[in-house]
Parts: sequence; structure tokens; C-alpha cells
Amino acid sequence: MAEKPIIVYFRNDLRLGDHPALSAAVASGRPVLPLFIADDNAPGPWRRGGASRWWLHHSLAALGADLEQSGTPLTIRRGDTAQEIVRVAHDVGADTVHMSRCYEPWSRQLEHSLKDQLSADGITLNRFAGHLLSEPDLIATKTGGPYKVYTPFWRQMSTLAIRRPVPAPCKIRPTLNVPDGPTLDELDLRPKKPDWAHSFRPIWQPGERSARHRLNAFLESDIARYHERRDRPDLPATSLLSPHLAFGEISPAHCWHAAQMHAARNPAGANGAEVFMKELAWREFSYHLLFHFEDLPTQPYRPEFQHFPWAEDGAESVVTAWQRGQTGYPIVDAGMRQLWTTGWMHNRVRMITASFLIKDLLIPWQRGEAWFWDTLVDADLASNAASWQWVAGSGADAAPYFRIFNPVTQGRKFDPDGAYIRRYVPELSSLPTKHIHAPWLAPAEVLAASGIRLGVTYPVPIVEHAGARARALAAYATLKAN
DNA sequence: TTTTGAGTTGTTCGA
DNA sequence: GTCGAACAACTCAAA
Repeated sequence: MAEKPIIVYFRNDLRLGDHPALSAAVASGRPVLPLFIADDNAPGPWRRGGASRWWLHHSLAALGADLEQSGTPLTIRRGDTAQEIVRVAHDVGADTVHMSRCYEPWSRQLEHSLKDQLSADGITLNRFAGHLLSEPDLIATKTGGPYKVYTPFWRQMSTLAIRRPVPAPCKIRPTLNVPDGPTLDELDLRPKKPDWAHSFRPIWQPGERSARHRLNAFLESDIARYHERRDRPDLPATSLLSPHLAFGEISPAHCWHAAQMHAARNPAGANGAEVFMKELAWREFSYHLLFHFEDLPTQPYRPEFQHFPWAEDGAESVVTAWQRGQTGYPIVDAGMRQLWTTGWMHNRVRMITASFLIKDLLIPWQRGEAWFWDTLVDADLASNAASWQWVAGSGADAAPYFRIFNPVTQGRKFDPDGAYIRRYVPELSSLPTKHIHAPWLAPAEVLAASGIRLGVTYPVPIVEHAGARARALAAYATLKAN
């Protein structure tokens, strides 16, 4: 008599290690059925973007291979989540479904309706933690409310005992006689024509194994000086773990404990490790905000920003210039082109490009948020929304209104040799460092010697920063008036 | 209840 | 060239 299998429904938790939902299923001793459902239940604008779909394809391939090695294939389905789970459960006689909790508003809705629909069919749904260091509803101020400022949130979080990672199961009992579903290729997640992802391949290797290599490499080298160098886009200084975390190929708890252990063993590198852990806590804080303010991705957290006087004229052409890295400000263009060609942008440059769109161009932050959502391989609803609002000043714990990045100053400070610009804006590569952050100020003969014709080979700045800054300050001043 | 201290990431200007 | 102050006022969190 066959035992009833347990379905493990995978979403943004594409790993075997530190996967409580999977481990609990394996520990039951029953057969397991790992299941992925291609079902974009996210509302329109939040469908997975192109870059994320590319990543998802390769991540699923890696997960499938790892599962095979542990003794079971990954089953794929397409369609409505609840219907497909019920169908698969009936096909194989499963009465239990395990899944990791997700925190996007639509995912929370799905989990609730799923629980009801499944229980109507006599199927139990068990949800497990795993995507975060702690559950967003477990952290609260003394009065029981959500935190709205990062520092006190961090103070409390850093005192919590973070869940210990559970090891990957060595052997998974497969479920037999599972009807065929679509293959991974049939999900059609990769770009066809044009195949823009060719420039992603040399940089990124999706999958759990690669995520762990990335973390270990980071611990061995760059974490020790992370606190000093993490703002330098020209240096290999950051962990590059963001897409792996976004798809759950590695758990934040795993990263947290690894960093903590590293700090304990290498006191010299403890500062870097702590700053890295604080970055993990920023991710956590973003989820905390999203959990308590579901409209965070679309509505300004501070309501007075509903009335912000955004620019109307010529908005489309400047947005296009920004997206294509044709603003005439080299550090901005380098960042936007890094995003376009690699699906990722350095954190410091994300702030610079975001500040430019919002404050120099006076374009609503939601436009930038949508573009990042479509083009980032690490697109994450909570981090993306919280960060764009933070730059706009409309969010929790927001930047003061007068904090307007000067793209030239920022470039000189954080890309002092211009190496980052030269990498992503090759038409400027011959320009001497002295002029590389502001080519329009370079003498004509220097431009000529560098093969640059402003307005032809590289754009003249689409706005004049000093004037744009004054305009932004005036726009922000209107918020105070009422 | 009221008070107090603090709040990721900046720029500019004038001494 | 360097350095400190100004740039608002407000909200948050805890005592």
C-alpha cells in the first residue's frame, strides 16, 4: 500500500539547503513531489520582467538537476496555481502540500485562498518560513506597531536569535507515476529574438551551487573590506548575491550565520561583516514595510506626495534617454547601461540614477521602479519599492528633501579613475580621467583627441544639473506649503 | 502624557 | 584646499 506523497510547491525558494518546507516533507519519510507552477498570479505590472524570466529559467534548470541528484525530478505545471495543485494531488494521491511563505500582497492572498480551496478537497497546506531572517509580524515596536525607521528596526533585529539553517536532504524519496507536464523549455522563459541575454551569461550563473560559491568567495576576500569599498562600482567589492537571494537559491539565514561565523573567526574583518549583515537587514526592513503597507509598490507612503508636482513636458523623451543611458551624465549612463547589458546595477549607482530620474528629471519614482522591475535579474518587490520611495523622499525613513545627488561629484568620488564609466560607456574611454565625469566641460581639442563629438558620439547633458536641482528644491517646497 | 534624541548613503557656500 | 554650517521641519521610538 503506497504512502501518500507530500507536494513541495516551489516559488521563490529554488534551493534544497535550508529549505524547511522541503526538509519537513523529507523528514516525514513519505515520497515527495517537488512542483513548480508557471502561473503569473502577480497583477499586470508586476509580472516577472524579462531579466527575471531569464534567471528563472536557469535557476529552475539548476534546481531540477540538483533534485535529480537527490533522487527525484522537478515536476512542472502551467496554469492556475490552486487548480494545478489540486489536479496533481489527485493524480498522485497526495493529501499534504508544503510551501515557503511569500510576502508579496498577491502571494499572501494566494496562500489564503489556496488553504481554503485545498482544504475543501481534503488537502492540508503547511507553510514554512525561509525567505526572511524573521517573520515581518514578529518584529514590532514597544507599542506593538511596525517600525518605520531602519535604525531601531536593526537594533531589535540584531538581538533576535536568527533561525539556524537546516541542511539539504541527502536523499529524497520520489513520487512515482507523475503524469508528464510541460518541459522547462516549453515555459518559454528565455528571450528568443533578439537574444539580449547573451551578455548575461559570462557574469551570472543562476542556481544554488553558484550562490554558495558566490557567498564563499565573498567571505574569503571582499567581505573584510566591504565597509570601505562597497560604494565603489569600479571595484569587485560587493557580494553579488542579490539575484540569488531574490530567487531563494540561498537563504538569508544561511548568509547571516556565515557572516557572523566569519566575523568571529576573523576579528579584522568584523566591520565588513557587520555592514554586510546590515544590508541583509535592509532587505528585511523592506519586507517589513511591504508587509504592513501593502500599497508600498504603487502609492507614496507619505500621502502628501500624492500632490508632488512632477514634470509633464517632454517626459517620455527624457525617460527614454534615461533608460538607454543617453543622458549625457557619464555615471548615470554607465549605470543604466550596466543594468541593460548585465541585468544588475551597483547599489551606489542605483541611488545616483534614481536620484537623477526623480530629482533632475522630476519623473515619478514609479516609472523608475517599473523599469528596474523589468530589467533587474534581482527584481524584488519589497526592496525595489522601498528603495525607490526612499530616494524620492516619499517613503519611510526617507532621505531629506535637500539630498540631491550631483552626478559629477558622485562620479568623481566613487569612480575616481573613471574605470566604471570606461567599461560601460566605451565611447568615452579615451577621455582623460580629469574630464571623464563631465565631458561637456572638456576643451574642444581634448574631445577631438579622444574621438568624441558631443551631441554626435555622446549626448550633451539632457538637463543642466544646477538648474534641475533648483527646480527640484522648488518642487519639494510645494509639499510644505499645504 | 510629555519629552527627548535621533534619523544610511548629500551638496553648497563661505570662512 | 579644507572645514563646518546650513539646508526644514517632522516623525518616530523609547524613556
